[in-house]
This record gives sequence, structure tokens and C-alpha cells, in this order.
Amino acid sequence: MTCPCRPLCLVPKPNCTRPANALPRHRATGPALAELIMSLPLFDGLERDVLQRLMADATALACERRTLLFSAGTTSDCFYIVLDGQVKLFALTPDGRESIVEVFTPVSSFGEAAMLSMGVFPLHAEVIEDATLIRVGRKAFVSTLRQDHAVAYRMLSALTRWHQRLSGEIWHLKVQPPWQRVAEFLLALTDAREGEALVALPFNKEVLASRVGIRRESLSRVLARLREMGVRTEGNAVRIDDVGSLRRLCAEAGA
Amino acid sequence: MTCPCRPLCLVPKPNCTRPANALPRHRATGPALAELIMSLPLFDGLERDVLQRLMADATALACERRTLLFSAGTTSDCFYIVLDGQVKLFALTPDGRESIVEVFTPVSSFGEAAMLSMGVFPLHAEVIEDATLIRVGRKAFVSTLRQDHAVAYRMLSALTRWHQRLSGEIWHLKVQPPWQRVAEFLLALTDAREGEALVALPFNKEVLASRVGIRRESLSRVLARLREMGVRTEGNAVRIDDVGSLRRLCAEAGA
DNA sequence: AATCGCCCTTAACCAACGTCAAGGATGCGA
DNA sequence: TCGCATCCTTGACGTTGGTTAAGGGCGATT
Repeated sequence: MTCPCRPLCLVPKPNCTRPANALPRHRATGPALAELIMSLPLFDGLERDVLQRLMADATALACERRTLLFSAGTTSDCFYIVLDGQVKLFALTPDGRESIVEVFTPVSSFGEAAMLSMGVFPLHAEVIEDATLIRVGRKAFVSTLRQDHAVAYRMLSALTRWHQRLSGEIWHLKVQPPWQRVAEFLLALTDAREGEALVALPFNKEVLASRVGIRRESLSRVLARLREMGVRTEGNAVRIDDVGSLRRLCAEAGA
Repeated sequence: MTCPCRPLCLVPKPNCTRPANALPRHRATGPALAELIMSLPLFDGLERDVLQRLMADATALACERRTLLFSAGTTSDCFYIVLDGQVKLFALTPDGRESIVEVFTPVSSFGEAAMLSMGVFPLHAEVIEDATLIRVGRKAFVSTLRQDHAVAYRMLSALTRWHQRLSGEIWHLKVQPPWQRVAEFLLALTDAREGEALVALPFNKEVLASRVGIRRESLSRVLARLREMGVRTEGNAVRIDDVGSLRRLCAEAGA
């Protein structure tokens, strides 16, 4: 039996026959669990004991691929933390098509917004790669929030950062052509400022295309054109010959 | 002397010669000032005395059109509330073009995100229609926030609502063709669910185009095509013959 | 009246994205 | 080994949005 995280594994399951030297998917590597959770933007800077109170009625979930966590319109009485695997948030058009708004990879959280405004989920959520999640109930979460208002304050600045990220995304969608959004997405996966870089794609190309707002076929064409700029795709990884020059290309063309 | 809010005025200046029977620009009408401010999503549900403490070192500003409030990169030590007029938040591309990320009309606030995360403004802000603003300093605001954590909690849910609005916008940009974004923008300006409606555009077409992520010329084309669907533009207003059918058109075509 | 500036519209052209269709690569199970 | 499913790529084609350029309407200024 091989790992479901095909074609590459970061944390192979027992008896996984997949070659281990392959480039892993792009995901956070894992120190201690609490450490991971505290790195969430939502919980940035929280003390450990406060966190534990917050997590009072949290439950851990092991979800298989294609598990539907919730669908749009459902009342939202919890939010989720992704410890492993991947979850997509998407909308459905009347004709059955789906559009991925966001893909969550370890370690991140989603659904807080819907939960805190005490409404319903605005989107569907589905596991697209076998995942381990933490489901945090609304009740305990909100009550802890009321008891310890400092928590709320911390979360405020975390959310405002989120806010800025979303605004930035809107701007990208409005002013950048697709190839630039793809290029910047790739560049965001590496810390390198110049020279060669080999980045692992966080998810398959279908999902990636949806993330940047284009179709699968268009992504292929974009990558084909980027090839002339020294961006070669190698399996689920992408080799960038010269990160510096690619960054410059993006910057000078309308970013 | 006529009003700068051409070609139509809601609140004519003294001696304004502009005809008064014209349809006003779409903007909130004004009861008491405090009432207005408390209707901000950011301050939703705040008690009046708390609000006054929050506003301790706030100052009122009367800004003429084309006033640059701040530019990207500036350290953000305040945020703004728009009581009248309009302010655009925009980014500049290297070749000097601008892209409007958001237009703020009465009554709304902007810049809190940058201020609370103690960073710098990520965008430029310019008054595009003579405005009266309130500038709230970071220091008093944050200290009040620390003293009264309930305020922070209230703001949390307000921000999460904002968050959802932004997510929705991203989704629109990804899955909807421009004509639908325009149509939905127009529909959002009226409460009518069916029948005829006459809506006043909140800003000129250049800005509107930028808001929905297209160019001025494309907006003209879109409006021309919408004309066949019973959407006629009349000056800075738009008459929708049948709101119900337009809503249905948008809904069935990928919303 | 004449002129200017601003806002908006239209047309022609081109590049680019979506769509449809076909086919290749890979991994898995029979 | 074969068949099948999934994922990816490529080509042809139609549509559409950006670009450029030209011009009209309107108010303000002279």
C-alpha cells in the first residue's frame, strides 16, 4: 500500500513503497503539536494555557479524501484546523461547476469567520487529501473568548492581517494577468531571492488553476510560456532557473 | 458656484445652482452623527460612552477632492471614517497606472487593518469627492481597546463579517464574467426584489469599472449589452425594467 | 459664443482565456 | 499484461476583454 499523497510523500505511511527521495509536497513540517497550532495566524502569540482552555471541547478528526466537511448554508457551530492533508473551500455554480476559493494546507484554520458571526457557512468544504483535522466547537471557543478578552484582542490583529491578505488577493485578481498570478504563486513558495530554486507544488494542477482563477488548460499554457522564461515543470515540482529575474519580470509588469 | 459633486447633489452647498430634482448619488442619508458612526461594521453594537472614549484624540477633516490621505509604505498610525464624500484606495503599477481596490462612501471606515497590525499602509488613499472625514489616532484607539476588551470582542465579529465580504468578492472575480459582476453591483444598490427600479450610481463609471475589475470601455460595452436585458443608463443613474428577471439571469448563469 | 476639460461611448484590432476534443503519461487493480 | 482512472498537455476555434483612437455631450471658464 502506498501513500494517498501521490505522487510524493512527506510522511510516508507504514509500508509505503513510494520512493523516499522524491521532492515532498509543499507543506509545513512538524515540530510539537501545540507549537503548530500556536503558529496559526488566529492564535498568534497566545499563551499555552489559554490555548488549552480554548480547545476544551475540540475534537480530532481523521478524514479521508472526498469527505465533505460542511456545505454552504449549514449553520456554522465550529471551525477547523488543518494539521495534515488538504481541504478545499469552494462554491458551486448552478450548472454544477465548482470554483475553489481557497485551499487550506497544514497548518491553517478555516471557518472562524462564519462561526464568529454566528451565521452559516457561505461555502462548501471538502477534504482533497487525507487529512487530520481539529474541530473546535463554537460554544467553548466563544465562552473562553468572553472570559479572556485579551484573547479577543490578539485575534483582532491576526484577523486584520488576514484581511490584508484578502485585499491583496482581490487586487491581484483585478490587475494581474493570469501568468503573473501563477508566477507570483510559484515565487511565494520559495524563500530564495535569486539564483535557481526548486519548489514543490502544494497541490495538483487542477486545484492550482482554480486557486489562481483560471482553467486547467490555461494553466498548462501558462506554464508552457513560462518555460521560455526559465520555469520548467518537473512532475509536481517546478524548477525556476533564475528567481531574481522572474521576480523582476513580475514586478515591472504591473505589480 | 455649484457643488463639486457633479453632476448631482444630495446636499447642495449654499448658492448651488444645480437642479435639485435630480437623482442624488447613492449615499447614506444622515441622522445624528453618533448614530452614523455606530452603524460602522467596526463599531456595531458599541455603547455610546465607549465610543466617545475611543474617539478621544480623533480629529475631523474637511478634504478637497484629490487630497492624498496617505500613500503606500507610510507608517499607519491612524485610520479614517468617511462621513461624507468619497475616498478611493488604490495601487499603482510601475508604469503609472492605478487600480482601485475599494471606494469608500459614507458611512464607512478604512485603514484599521493596517493600523491594528502596526504596520504600514499597503495602498494609496485619495479623496475623489470633497469629503469630511474623521481621523482616529492609533494611540488612543489601541489603549481604549486594551482597557475595554469587550470592545475588541465586538470588533471581532464585525471584522469576520468584513472577512466574508472579501471572500465573496474574490469568488465573484474568479467565477463571474464582468457583465454579471456589473449586474450584481447594480442589483445591490436597490432593495427591490422585482418590478422596475431606478438606482443612482455611487460613483462615476471610471471608478465603477475599476471596482468590478474591468476598464472603462468594457463597462460601456457591458452596459450596452445589458440594455437588451432591460437595463438602461440615464445619466449617472440606471433604470432596471425588471429587477426580478435580472436577478434570475444572474442566478442561473453561474452564481 | 467659443473653448477647454472631463466623462462617456463606439469601433477596429489583437492577445488571451474558455471550450471542446483528442491524446499522452502514470499508477492501480484485475 | 491489460484495462481503467486520474492527471496533464496540446491543438483548433470562438468569444471577450484590453488597447488604441476618434468623437460626442456637457458643464465651466473666458
